[in-house]
This record gives sequence, structure tokens and C-alpha cells, in this order.
Amino acid sequence: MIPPLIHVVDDDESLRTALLRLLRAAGFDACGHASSGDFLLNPLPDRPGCLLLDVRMPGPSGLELQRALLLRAHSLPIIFLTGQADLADGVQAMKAGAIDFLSKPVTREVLLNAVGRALAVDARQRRERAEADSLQRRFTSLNPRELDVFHLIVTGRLNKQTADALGIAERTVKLYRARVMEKLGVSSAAELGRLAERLSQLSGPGPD
Amino acid sequence: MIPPLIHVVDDDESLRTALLRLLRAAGFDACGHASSGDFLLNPLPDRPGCLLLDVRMPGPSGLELQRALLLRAHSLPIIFLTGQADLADGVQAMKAGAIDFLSKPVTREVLLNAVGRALAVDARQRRERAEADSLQRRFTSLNPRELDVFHLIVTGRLNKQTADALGIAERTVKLYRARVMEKLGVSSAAELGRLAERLSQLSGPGPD
DNA sequence: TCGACGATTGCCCTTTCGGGCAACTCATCC
DNA sequence: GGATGAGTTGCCCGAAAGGGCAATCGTCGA
Repeated sequence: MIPPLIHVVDDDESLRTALLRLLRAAGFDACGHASSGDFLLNPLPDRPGCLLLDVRMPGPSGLELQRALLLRAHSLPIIFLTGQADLADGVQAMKAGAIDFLSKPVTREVLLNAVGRALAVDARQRRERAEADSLQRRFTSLNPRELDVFHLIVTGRLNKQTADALGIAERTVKLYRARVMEKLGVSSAAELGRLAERLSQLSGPGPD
Repeated sequence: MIPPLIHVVDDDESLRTALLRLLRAAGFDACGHASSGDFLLNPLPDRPGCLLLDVRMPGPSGLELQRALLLRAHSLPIIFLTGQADLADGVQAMKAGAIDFLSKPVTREVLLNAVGRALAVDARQRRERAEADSLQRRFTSLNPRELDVFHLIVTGRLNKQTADALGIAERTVKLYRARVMEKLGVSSAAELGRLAERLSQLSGPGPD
């Protein structure tokens, strides 16, 4: 797979360079940005990774960048690095889903540990997104009628009952049923039910 | 349903009393504990609620209590209250799943807001636990053979294939199949598949 | 040793599912 | 007007599922 890329956003050039060197020495690809604006300038490559974010910088702060990225569909996990310990900032960042909020100076071990966790979280999110996408893509290939039949099947209706409910012939239900199965790539009602449940758990619980 | 109970753990009696009064004035049931040990002394009633926890106390700190409670199956959401701002403590508490980490003094509004979120989280966790429990309870009523048949059905096998796989007669598979359906309270293979998927998502993803 | 009981199976019948084939309707395109 | 294609349906057949009934077999307590 594509190797992860670690973005370092810090206005202190010497620190940024040191961080990049440390990360690269540990075998990671890493790139630096001097400010939040700098980071946002070029579009994010679609690549696994995480963010190492300074809290206080000229221009938008790390926390403001985090808020902005949260509105995006796919944001990378964030590790904060901060000079002055500010409890409220730290708590807010963590509540907003940061992986960690580290105080400078940070040891190599602590940093790499946090990076490891961040990359693990990113990998998991990517897996889940990929799974969700492929699932939803399969469902969007169903036309409205096929979707109707699908819903009735997975709630346990017989073909005859489905036909009555939709006001169509049982033969037609069979036709759609077969098409649904084929489009979704399953060969039994049980597997259809499992797909339905996975789908409902994508949109059901909602954002947490 | 049972009204929630808010546990306040703080060694400062006057503050504890003030918190209890504030919470009760807001319509909540609340009870106070002077230390972590005090809180752990009597078994937690099975009741919705949350914890309002002082960080620094004689005896085990709030953070130590949090760690201890995390090992329990059903721990209540925790809101920390702290006198001295300590970034590392705050970050650690949030990483361990705290709802919030508030600095004293805290305004009524901020506190009640956090309590509201904590109770919402608790309510959701309870719903999910109840759902998971009822699901697992239904499955524990299946004997080993029924479980075998169940697994083969939900992976799309025909009765004949299931019979071959288990080395038993097709008629027997039908018998178990009917029993599985009855015990799990469903009437179609599609619903069986949905149950299977919900079950696998209980143990599958695992602790996050 | 005998009867009870659970597990298992064979036989048989009905219903449902899966799917081939042809026809029919309707809208669009040439 | 005729051709074409999507949507729909009836007829029919074989396979699978659901399930009643009775028989078999092994275990266990009386």
C-alpha cells in the first residue's frame, strides 16, 4: 500500500526541521509546513498519514486548523505539540478528537509512540471508509423499484407479500429479487440481510 | 425509566455541598462522596448517571479512580473538576475517555452542559449494552449443533450443503434450522443474516 | 430389563424460490 | 409506421425450504 505521510505544521523552522529529521530517521515520509495556511494551500494528497500540529503559530492556530479540518469528510488524525501548557486548549483539542496533546520538548519515544497510534487510527478509519464506500456504491446501483424489493426482502417478506405490498406481480418481484442479488453480489437471502444490516449501521448511529 | 444519579466525589466538603445543591436545583438526583475510597465502598446502584470527580484528593486521585473504573464492565461517564490546571493530567483523562476536564471554579452553565453530555453518553451506552445483552442472551440459548447450522446458513449455504458439511442428514438440518429461527425469534433467512451481522459487530471491532 | 426422552433420520406433501420463455405495453428513435 | 428497448407479466418446471409423522438408536433413571 501507499506509505503514510506525516505532515508537520510548525512556524519554528529549526524545530520543524528537527521533527522532520527525527521522523525520517524513523523511516517515515514527512513534509513540513510553516503555518496552517501553508498546509491548507495545496490539496492534501490522498495518502495515509497524520498531522503534527503546533498549537500557537502566526495566523490560524493549530486548534483553528483542527476545527476547519473536522468539517472535511476525511481528515487525518492530529497530534498537537505545544510550548506553553494550556489546560483548556488541551482538553478542547482532545474533545475534538486529537490523538494526543504533547508538551515541548517531547522525547523521541513519546513522539513516535503518538505517531504510531495516529497512523493506526488513520489506517482503521481508511479501512472503515473504504468498506462503507464500497457498500454504498453497490447500493446506488439499485433503481428505486429494486430498492423497494430489497427492503421488503430483508424485513422477512415472502415474494408474494412483497408483490402485494408493491402492487406488482410475484413474477416481477422474483425478477427484481434476482437483480438485487446479482447487483449486490450475494447469492442468498441471509447474505442480503447481512448487507442490509451493515448498511443501516453506516447511517443509523450517525456521527458520534 | 429510572432517573439518573450524579455522583460527586470531592474531598472539599463545602464545594461538594455546593455542587450537590446546584445539581439538585437543576432537577438531578445527586449524592456526595468524600474520597475515591468512599465512592468505591458501596456497590454502585444500577442506575443511569455520571461522575463528577475531583482530580486531587487525599487517597486515590480522580485519575486513579478513573483507571480503576475503566476495568469494570459498566463504568459511568466521568467529568473531572480540577483546581490546579495540569495539562498532562487533563490530556490523560480525556484520552481515557473522560467527558470533560473542567477547571474550578466552574460556572453553573458549563457544569450542567457537561453533565448533560455525560448523561447522554451514558444513556447511549446503556442502550447499546442492553441491545448487545439481549442479542447475546438469545444466542446463548443455542446449543453447539444449532450454532453450527446457524453459521452455515448465514454464510449462504443451502440445507444440503450444510448437511454435507456437518455430516448429518438434510432433514436434521431443517430441524435445527427451524429451532434456530424460533429461538432467535425470526422467520426468514434474511432476518437471520441481519442478526448474525449485528452479533459479529459486537465482538468483531473490539475495544477501541 | 423396561419405559422415557432426546437426537437423528426417512418419507411425503405443500409452499416458496429461481429462472427460462414468450407475450404485452409503452415510450422513444429512425 | 415500424423498430427497439425497458418494464412487466403469465405459464411452467425443477430445486429448495418448511414441516408433519413415524421409526430408529442410545442414554438414563426406575
